[in-house]
Amino acid sequence: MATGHTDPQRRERILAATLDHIADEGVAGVSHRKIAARAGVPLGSMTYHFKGIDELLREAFARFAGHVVAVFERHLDAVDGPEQAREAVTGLIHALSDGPRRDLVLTHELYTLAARRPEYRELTRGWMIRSRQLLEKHFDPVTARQLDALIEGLTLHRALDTTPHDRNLTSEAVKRITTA
Amino acid sequence: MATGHTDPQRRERILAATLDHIADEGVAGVSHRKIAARAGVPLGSMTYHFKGIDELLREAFARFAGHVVAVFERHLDAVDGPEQAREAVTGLIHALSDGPRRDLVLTHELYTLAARRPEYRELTRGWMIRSRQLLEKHFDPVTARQLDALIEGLTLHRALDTTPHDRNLTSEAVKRITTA
Amino acid sequence: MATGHTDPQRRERILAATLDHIADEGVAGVSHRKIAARAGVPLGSMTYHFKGIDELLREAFARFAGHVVAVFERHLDAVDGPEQAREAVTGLIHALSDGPRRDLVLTHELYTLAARRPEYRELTRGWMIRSRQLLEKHFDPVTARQLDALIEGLTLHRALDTTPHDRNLTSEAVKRITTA
Amino acid sequence: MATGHTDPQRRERILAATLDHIADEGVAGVSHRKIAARAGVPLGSMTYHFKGIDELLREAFARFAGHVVAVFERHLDAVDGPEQAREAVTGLIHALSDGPRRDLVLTHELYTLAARRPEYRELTRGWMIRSRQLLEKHFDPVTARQLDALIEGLTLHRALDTTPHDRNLTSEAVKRITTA
DNA sequence: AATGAATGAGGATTCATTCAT
DNA sequence: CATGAATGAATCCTCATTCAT
Repeated sequence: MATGHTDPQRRERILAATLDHIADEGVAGVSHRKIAARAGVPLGSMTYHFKGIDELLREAFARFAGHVVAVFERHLDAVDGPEQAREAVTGLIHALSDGPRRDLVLTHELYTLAARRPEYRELTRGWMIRSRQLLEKHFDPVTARQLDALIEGLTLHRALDTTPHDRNLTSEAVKRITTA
Repeated sequence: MATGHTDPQRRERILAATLDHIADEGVAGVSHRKIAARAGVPLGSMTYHFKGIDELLREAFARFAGHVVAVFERHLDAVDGPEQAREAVTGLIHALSDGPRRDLVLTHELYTLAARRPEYRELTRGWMIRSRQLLEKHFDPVTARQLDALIEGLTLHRALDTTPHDRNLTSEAVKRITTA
Repeated sequence: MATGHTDPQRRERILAATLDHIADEGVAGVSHRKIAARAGVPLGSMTYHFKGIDELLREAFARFAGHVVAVFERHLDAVDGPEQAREAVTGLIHALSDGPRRDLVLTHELYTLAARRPEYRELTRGWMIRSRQLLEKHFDPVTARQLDALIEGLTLHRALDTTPHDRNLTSEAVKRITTA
Repeated sequence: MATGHTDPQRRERILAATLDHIADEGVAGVSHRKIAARAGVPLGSMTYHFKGIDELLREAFARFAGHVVAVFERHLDAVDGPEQAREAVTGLIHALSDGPRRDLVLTHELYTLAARRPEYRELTRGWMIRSRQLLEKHFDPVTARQLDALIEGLTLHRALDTTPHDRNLTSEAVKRITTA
C-alpha cells in the first residue's frame, strides 16, 4: 500500500513480527506467508530481505538474545555488594518467570534450536557469558557459575510448574549457593 | 487400552521412530510420511494407529517422559543417606548432560511444547513430581525443590556450554544447596 | 470430478499431456501446473505419480523414443532387398521431416537433453542401435552406420531448412552412400 | 547500433556468461539473476542492456552462430582441391564431435529453439548457407548439400554415441557422398 | 483390520520486471 | 547513465487426511 520506494524499517518490522509469531505459534509455525501477513509486507519481501527461513530465524533470535541480556543487565548492573546482588538475583528469577509468557516461550524455542544446532548455541553462549560477567562483579567465578545455573533452573521450574514456588524458596536457594 | 490382537509392536515401532525423528529434525520435521518411512510401516498405518499427528506426538513424548523418569530412578533409587544422595545427584547431572544429545534435544522439544500447551505440561509436571519424590527420600521438601531446580540448571548449562564446567563444580553446588 | 477412487489410465494420460505440452512449448515450458491442467488431473496428482519433474520428463521421452523406433520399423521392416531398402530409407527421411512438426520438435528437445545428460543419451542410443539393426538387414555394418548418420542429417536439414531439398536429392544421397 | 560510450565490454561479458550458463544448465536455466552473478555485473545491468530475457538469448545465440561459422571457415577456407576438401571435412566432423561438449550442447539448444521459433531459424539458416557456400567452392551444389547433411548426421551421431565411430568411417562416408 | 491411491492447501523459493534514485 | 529495492506471480514439492477396497 505504501508506495514509498524504499522502506528502511521493513527488515525490523519483519523481525519483530517473526518473534511475535514464534511466541504465539512456535518456530514450527513460522512460514513466509504467515510472517508476511503479520508484518503487513508483501510475500516477496520476505525472501528479498532474508535469504531464507533460517536466516530469518537466526536474526530474530539474535534480537531476542539481546533483549534477554538487557533484562539481566537491568537487574544486575546497578547493584552494590553481595547482599544487594542476592536480592537482585532473586528479583531477576521472579521477573523472568513471572514476566510475559512470551519471553518464556521464546527462551524455550531458542534452547530447543540450540540443543540441536551450534549456530544457535552461539547465541545462548553469548548470553551465558554476559550473565556470568555480571555475576562475577559480586561473586567469585565458581560461585557465579553455580549461581548462573541455579537462576536458569529456578526460572525454568517456576515457569513450568503448576504451583510455582514462592519467593522465599528462591531467596533461600540463592543464599545457600552464594554462601560458601 | 487397545486390546488389538494384530502386531502390537507396530505402534511401539512408530513411536520409537517418531522420537528418533524428533531428535534428528525437530517436532516441526515430523510428518506421517517421514515417520512411516523411518519405522518401515505403510503410510496408511499411521492414521490407522493414531488419530492424527497430535496424538502421535503426545504419545511419543509420554513414552519419552517415562524414559527420563527411569533415568532419575536408576540414579536416585538405590541410594542410602544424604552423602550417597549428593553423589548420586552429581552423577545424574553429568549423565544427563554428557549423555546422548538425543535426550537433551527431546527434553527441550518437550519443554517447548509444554511452555505453550497444557497437555504437554502434564507430562513435565509428572516428571518433576516424581523427581522431587525421589529427592525427598533424602532431603527435606524445600531442599528437594531447590535441588531439583539446580539439577535442571546445571544440566542445561553443561549441555549448552562450549566449555562445560567440571564435576567438582557440580559437586560443590550440590553440596551448598543441600547443606543448610 | 471423476469420483472413481483409482484411475489406472492416469499415469498414461499425464505422460501424453507432457509430450503434447513439450511439443507446443518446449521442455522449458513444462510445469506441474500446466501439465496437470492439460491432462485434466489435479495438481497433487503430478507428484503422486511422478517423483518429480525429472522422472516425468524421462518417462515421457522414453515413450517418445518408443514411438520413433516404431516409425523406423514401420518403414524398414517389411522390405526385401537393397533396392527396396534404399527406397524405404528415402521414404523414411521424408516421412520424418515432412511429418508432424510435433515429432521434429520432440526429437530436438530430446537431443538437447541428451547432449547434456547421460540418462537421456540412453534413450537416443537405444534408438540408434535399433535403427542400425534394421539397416543391417540390408546393408553391411559400416554402410549401415554411415547411412544411419545420413538419415539423421538429411532429416534434420530438411526440417530446419526454409527451402527443403527435394526427394531426388535424398534418393541420390542414399544411393551414393549405399553404393560402395 | 548502440553507440554507448560506457563500458562496452559489459554487454559482451553478459553474453559470454549467458552462453556459458546455457551450456551448463540449458536455456531453461537462464535468469537475470544467475547470468548477472556469473558475469559479475549488477542485476539492474541486465535489463538496462537487454530489453528482456528474449533479447538476451537471441543475441547470445547470434554470437554463438558466428562462432560456429568461424569453425567451419577455419577448416574449409584455405583448402585446395576436392581431395584436400574431403580431408578437411573429415577433420571438421571430428573437431565438432570431439570438441568441447559445450559447443554440442549449445548447437542443440539453438536447434531446439529454431525448431519452434522463426527468429532462431534465421540463425541456423545463415549458418547452413555459409556452410554450403564453403563446400560449393570444392563441390557441385547438389553434392555440397548432401555433404552438408552428412556432416550434420555424422557429427551428431559421434557426439551422442557411447562408442563413436572412427575416422576411417567418416572418411569413407565423405568419399562416397562426394564421388558421384 | 489395514492400506495405498488420491488431492487441495500450503510450504519455500525464484523470478522478470518496474521504478525511484 | 546505472542500479538496487521491491513485489506478485509462478515455480516445485510436501503434506495431512480421506476413503474405497
